[in-house]
Amino acid sequence: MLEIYNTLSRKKEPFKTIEPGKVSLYVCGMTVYDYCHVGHARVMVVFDTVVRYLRASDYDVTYVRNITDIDDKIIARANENGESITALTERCIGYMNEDSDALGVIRPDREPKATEHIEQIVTMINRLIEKDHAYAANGDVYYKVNSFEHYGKLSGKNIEDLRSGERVAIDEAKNDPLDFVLWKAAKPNEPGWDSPWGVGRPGWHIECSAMSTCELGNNFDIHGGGQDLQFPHHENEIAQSEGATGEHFANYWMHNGFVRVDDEKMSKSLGNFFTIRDVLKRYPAEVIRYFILTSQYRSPLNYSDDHLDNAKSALTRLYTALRGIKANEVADGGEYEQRFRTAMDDDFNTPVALSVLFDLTRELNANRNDQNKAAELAGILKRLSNILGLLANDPEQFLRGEAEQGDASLSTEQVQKYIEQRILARQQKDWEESDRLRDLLTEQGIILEDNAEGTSWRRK
RNA sequence: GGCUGAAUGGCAGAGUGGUGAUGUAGCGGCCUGCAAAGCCGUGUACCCCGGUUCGAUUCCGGGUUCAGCCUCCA
Repeated sequence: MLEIYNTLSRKKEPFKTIEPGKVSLYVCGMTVYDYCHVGHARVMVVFDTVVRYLRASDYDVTYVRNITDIDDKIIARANENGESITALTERCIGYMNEDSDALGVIRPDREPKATEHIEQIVTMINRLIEKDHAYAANGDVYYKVNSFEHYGKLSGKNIEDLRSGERVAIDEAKNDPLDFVLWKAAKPNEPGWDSPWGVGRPGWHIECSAMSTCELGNNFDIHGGGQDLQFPHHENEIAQSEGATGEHFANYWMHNGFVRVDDEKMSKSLGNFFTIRDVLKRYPAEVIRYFILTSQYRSPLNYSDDHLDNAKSALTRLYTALRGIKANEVADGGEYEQRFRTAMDDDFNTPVALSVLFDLTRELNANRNDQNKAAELAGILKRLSNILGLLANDPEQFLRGEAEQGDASLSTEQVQKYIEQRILARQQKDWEESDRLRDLLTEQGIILEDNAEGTSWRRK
């Protein structure tokens, strides 16, 4: 039985869906004005893995991840670049898709955009005004935080605490500093949409309330996102959605931990971020995915080359085991699968799930000579790995990688040529020449492995 | 200041009231012409101080340190 840690209760809870066999999942996605960084990669990979596992557990999942394509930063960046907002956001959505495809992330079923839901947003704001949860002032509309009884239930804050914090900027238009904006009047030269309160644009929080309820209904199963969205974004979403619909909003709230650099949160404002595409220049995409899965999704994840190197070695071990073995299609992974599922049922414990893969790998390596058994074990390994979105590549392709862009590295053909020369030398027991050739290749980052069938190679 | 959460072996990272995580690195052995890969073996790890208990890394209390949120952020 699957248990999910619910931020609302701060406990693991048995997962019960609203409709039997069906899961509705909404995840807060990207604000598109730049390249995605490794922090974004984590959200994408984590929830992709959640979806894969739910599907592998026979749930019919509807996965919605929104795209924020209108906001202050987008407007500012478009102005800086001297391009239209749409040009900027479309370009960045393209980058995002490239990055997520590389990471083996299956596209969400729906990716609603804020700008395509203005009507629903306006409707929701209207309803909030009707219910006296919101008020208009000078073309803006604000949410009346005080009017929502359960405000703070997600983040564990209460209104008193928030007041004593008082770091909230003072804004004359607001009746109360805690109130937040639902609709923002457009300043001159800013884009906007017509509304009952004049030309303007939606506040950040309202789009997710409108889009999630519109796509999945007033009450749905899981709402996810990064930990930093817990407050105020998700807290405000609850206030808006439950205020407007009068129904319970999301049942389970899942928040993934941060990616850190030197024990500090990776973030745009700190400027300590690495974009996915930069990292992809130095490591295979699957290594990044593996690295993300080495820690449980709620834990912090320290980004460093050492850790990526480690991930690469580990993944190499898995692929090495699969090399040269024809995997059977298996419908059930037996005991290994049970252990794997027990781990994943425990709030998606991917580190333990991975450890099952390594136990399996050890048995596979020890039984390479027994063709049937090896094929069976390889089949299980592939089956379970695929649930995590791993080991989908051809082993040789992963191990040999691609020749670096730099001229220095040898092409596959060149490597083969040296290997053939070395085979001749070895046949003549010319160990000196044989070792010379091997050293030469080692210097080029090519590692040779002699075995019964001949010589295989991989890139370091 | 308020509110979260975390501290595990060289590094990473699970977990548990009393025997094995797992990966990586190291060491020894087997295999190999030698290697590599693989297999086997190998680690007095659980922040500190109290308490509960026959027994605590695991439960409780206190402390220390670290991170996050309270302002845009996945």
